[in-house]
Amino acid sequence: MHSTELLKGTLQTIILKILADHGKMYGYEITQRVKELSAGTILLTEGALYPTLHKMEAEGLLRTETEAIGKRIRKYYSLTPVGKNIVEDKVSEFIAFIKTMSTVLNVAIA
Amino acid sequence: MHSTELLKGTLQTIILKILADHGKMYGYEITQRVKELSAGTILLTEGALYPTLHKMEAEGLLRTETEAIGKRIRKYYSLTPVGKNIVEDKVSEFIAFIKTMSTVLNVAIA
DNA sequence: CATAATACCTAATTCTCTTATGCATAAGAC
DNA sequence: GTCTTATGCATAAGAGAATTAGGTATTATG
Repeated sequence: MHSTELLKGTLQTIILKILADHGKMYGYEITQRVKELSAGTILLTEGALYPTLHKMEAEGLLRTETEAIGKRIRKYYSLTPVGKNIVEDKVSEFIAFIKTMSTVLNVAIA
Repeated sequence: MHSTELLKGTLQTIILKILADHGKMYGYEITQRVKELSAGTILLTEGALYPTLHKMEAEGLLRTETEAIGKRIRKYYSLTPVGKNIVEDKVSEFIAFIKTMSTVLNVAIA
């Protein structure tokens, strides 16, 4: 498990990019996908994920559609046009940040 | 100016590595060095820096020596043996985090 | 049939940083 | 010569994003 401090500020970027790559997904599925992609080192907590998803929906970045699986409900999230527009900006911002940090820390990334 | 959210959790790593590379430095000097290395995109605020330096000193990672420059006082910080020991751990942790993130975000870094 | 996994959610707290403020000396502009 | 900027330290109140802890309920597994 990575130091969770570093993860701060990356949650929205992760959500946006994963939805951009994979299409519609539900909350629990996002946690599992991130866990899998990160080899178990990034464990999104529900207390952080769900409020963030709701916030992003309220901001018009995501939209939802509900699906009933038996008696259980799944709430699928997908990108709105606005959301699609900012994905690359967010990813680019992250990459720029990494490059700056590698200079400041005087280390090679990659 | 980078999104400051991403910066969270990196302050201690920055301080440790900069002191490791440059030897003793005082607070204001650290802010200027980081500003310079980051081409003005990372501006450490005093409200974050000073309390963090004090905390790291209290934790035994840094030690201080005061120097009078005219009537002004400079407080130089340098790494203790304990501090030196954890610098590479912190940097490695950051690099590992970056690699994980590049996989999760499905992007190439560098 | 009990436990783990799936699936959603909110509230209280914690932690880190920003913003605002304060004090004081030194240098440069005009 | 005085006014602004830069240097240099520091703390306190507040914001923001996460963790921790709690709640509800269905489905699969051993």
